[in-house]
Amino acid sequence: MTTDRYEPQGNEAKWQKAWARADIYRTRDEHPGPKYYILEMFPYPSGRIHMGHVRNYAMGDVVARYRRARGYNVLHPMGWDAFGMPAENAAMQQKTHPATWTWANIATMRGQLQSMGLSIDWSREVATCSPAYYRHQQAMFLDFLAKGLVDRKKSRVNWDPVDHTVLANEQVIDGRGWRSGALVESRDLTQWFFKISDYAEDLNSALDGLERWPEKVRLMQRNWIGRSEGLLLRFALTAPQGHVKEIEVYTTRPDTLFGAKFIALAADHPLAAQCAAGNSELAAFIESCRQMGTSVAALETAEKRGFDTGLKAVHPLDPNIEIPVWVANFVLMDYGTGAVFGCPAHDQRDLDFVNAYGLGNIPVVCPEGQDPASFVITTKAYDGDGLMINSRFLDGMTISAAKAEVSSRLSGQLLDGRPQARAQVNFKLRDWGISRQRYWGCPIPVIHCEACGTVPVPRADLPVVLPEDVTFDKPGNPLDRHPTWAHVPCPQCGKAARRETDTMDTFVDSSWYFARFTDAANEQQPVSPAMASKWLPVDQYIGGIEHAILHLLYSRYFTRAMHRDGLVALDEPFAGLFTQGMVVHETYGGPEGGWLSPAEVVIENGPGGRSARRRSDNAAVRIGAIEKMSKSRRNTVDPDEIISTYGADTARWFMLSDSPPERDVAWTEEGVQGAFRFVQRLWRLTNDLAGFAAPLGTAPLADGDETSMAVRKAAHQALARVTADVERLRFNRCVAHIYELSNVLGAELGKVESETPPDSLRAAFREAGEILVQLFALMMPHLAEECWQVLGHDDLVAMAPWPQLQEALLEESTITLPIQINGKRRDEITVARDMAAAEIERLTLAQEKVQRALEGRAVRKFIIVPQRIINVVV
RNA sequence: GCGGGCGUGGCGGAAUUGGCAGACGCGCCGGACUCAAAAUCCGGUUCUGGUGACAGAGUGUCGGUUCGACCCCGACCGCCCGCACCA
Repeated sequence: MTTDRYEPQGNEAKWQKAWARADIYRTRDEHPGPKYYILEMFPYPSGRIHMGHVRNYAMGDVVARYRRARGYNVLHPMGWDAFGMPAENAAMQQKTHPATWTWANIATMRGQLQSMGLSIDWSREVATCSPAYYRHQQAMFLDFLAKGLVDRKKSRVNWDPVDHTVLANEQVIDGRGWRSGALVESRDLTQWFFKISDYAEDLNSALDGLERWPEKVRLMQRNWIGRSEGLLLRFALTAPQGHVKEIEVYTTRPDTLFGAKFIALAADHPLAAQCAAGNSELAAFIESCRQMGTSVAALETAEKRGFDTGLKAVHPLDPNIEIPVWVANFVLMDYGTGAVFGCPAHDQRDLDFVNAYGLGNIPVVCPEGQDPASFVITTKAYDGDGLMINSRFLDGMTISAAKAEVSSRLSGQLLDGRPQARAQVNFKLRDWGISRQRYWGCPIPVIHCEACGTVPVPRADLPVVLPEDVTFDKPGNPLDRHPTWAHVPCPQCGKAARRETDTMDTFVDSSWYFARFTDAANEQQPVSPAMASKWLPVDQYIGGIEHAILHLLYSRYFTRAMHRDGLVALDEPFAGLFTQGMVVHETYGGPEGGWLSPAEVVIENGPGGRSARRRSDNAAVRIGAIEKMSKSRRNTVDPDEIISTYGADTARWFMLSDSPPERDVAWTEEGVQGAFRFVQRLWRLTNDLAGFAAPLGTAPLADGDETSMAVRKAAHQALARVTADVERLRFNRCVAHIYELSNVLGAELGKVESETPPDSLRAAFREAGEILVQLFALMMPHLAEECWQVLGHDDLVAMAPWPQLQEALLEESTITLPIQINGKRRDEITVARDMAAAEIERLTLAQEKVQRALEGRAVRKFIIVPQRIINVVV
């Protein structure tokens, strides 16, 4: 009986050194096994790792260790998403340089990750803020520019006049900049774009092939891309407005054309501006529309408002119908053509609009079961199926037939010498604007020359490196006001010119790092095509759901662009995707209000439930909701503290137990203590096993006594289940199977303790002990090495091949079948595995309990589901 | 508003995808060891009734399909997430 406690502190460091010395996690190209690329989303070096990282990387490490044991050549790298705003914020607040701050954070966090004992090939580490990384990004930008994948165009942006920078939509809160609080302006700015919309169709249709992605993520991407099939349709004006004779609209409901009651133009539509030139009231209305717009809250509550331009349009299918043209606040300029026709009966927005202005509506689709003569629309538009009414030659058609009919008629009808309509597929997806007016990002490698225009930086001059002597005491982009950096001669004509001072969106950095890892030291290219095709796609990618759209969509686009650039030979970078849940924690309300951190609180469990008091003065503490760990709620737990108290193995084990990995997991003190107790239990169990186990290398017996076979069976059953569940990333179930095996082994050990066990049992303990250690080595690699040694090994369990499953052990010669009477379980019966149905039936009906439950009623039906259950119907 | 997901003991969750509901863990209760506590070990723990064997109820609610439903179908209730004037 071992009484020593396992001490994680010294042992974990010891084994980390041993792994490093043996260099076993370095990926070797000459490895004979099939490749397996496991990747977790690389972290932003914010300062310290948090529990979310622990969970994410613990999961990836299980997969990496498992695949390695299965003989795969595993690539499991790590790097840093190192550019971005927080470094500049820190520079402003703490007067440290973004580079200093970032590299210091990287050093800290690398140390923290290493203390987790992850099986990472650190020789491939990259940081996106390093010129060795971003020089290739600049080279690719120039390639993409040459191949027409990049565009420079004006676009309307949220401009913060205090911080002198562009804000993303989510950084605008109630019309104000999230940091400065300044009223955000809408500005036209010339910006760089990746033409992702050119790939909209492909990015959409290829989602079908991503079978190992969560359906949820594919759906989110599909909605974001927003493919729709419709018709571009031109309306003639009854009288030209200046030189404008027609209005083009986009519609997905050409079937409802006879229900059209108005045409609405976006406030920014050129024709609206033209009409406003001679109409100051309209001009004022347009101005008021522009001022709204930015705030999300305003959009939610905005009423439908409009202004009649006085123009009339001719109905394309009946020249006698005139349709009024309005300017409306709910029409978007940058989708479709910036103009729509409104069919109020079948579109809620249009209905709200006509109800506000008394324009009326005509229903043209009648739901099944409704009488067309009495079907009216008042406040709720009908957008369901039905048959056409009030639509002349369309009457009685289905919606899709009517769409086709209108489409073909108008495509064949000429207006001003051209077909009046044509089919068009539209997307919500816009081009990806990558210009940021920031310092801490990858410089965009172009030079603006007054004579030559936009000139690429010559390849020989790459990388364009960020200047180090910058200041953050003033708002705006430090690159812009740097005295010398931007001033360079034009590479073409040699005259004085100016560098682009915008830097790239940090999503660009993370759109290809997974490819860089395959060839991280390559100085000539971002990645060599040979290495890329050896390793890509990533077989399993693991990260947070918050990246479901942007990061993953941009990476899919970027991979296509790199494909076109000849760097990679595939379009989809991530064959398998898994999105893990968050780490959440209880919140604690202090006696004086505000929040207390878990460290300040003592939890008490009693029959009446949980209660909490403050550690310092025993004051009562309110236990609040379980929420995402955040500084503001003070419900964070520091991984360093957990690791120094309990060890990395305990932290990893707890992060993987209980909750399914895609769901949120609640961090609790009781839970982590339970995990720590199990670490100790495994340590004792392994030591006790080692005392009884047969010598190293002893083969188990195929026909031992009953106890030995039970031990063997339990081990192989656990092996089979853990194998199946780790393949499906169901780590919580793996944990349960390991508990079960250790329960069985503990019980069997307890029975034999005082005797000398027979050889067959000693051999079974040897086998089962090794299987147990190998199973938990995926989650608790340090403890596993220590236990492996206790079992007599002098090599590393991290290098051991996965145990061979003995299927024969799992096959029982007899099975126990539950017996149901009318669907209620009444008894069970143990029979030979291959017993004939008639025999089972005879035995079942002979059972005493069955006879009692039947109460003499006649058996109507006798159902045997082989290997499963018996149901007697009376 | 649109789209998606989820509701199982005191808690996290499991149920081989239509076949013994509650595996495993946490918590709790009882016992052993101890002068005592911690640690550890053993037993119990869905609810109701019964000392007990056992009986009844039970997977958000109501209904349906089925020999059999946590699982499939319909309606409703509640919670969570995503998108949001995209014509």
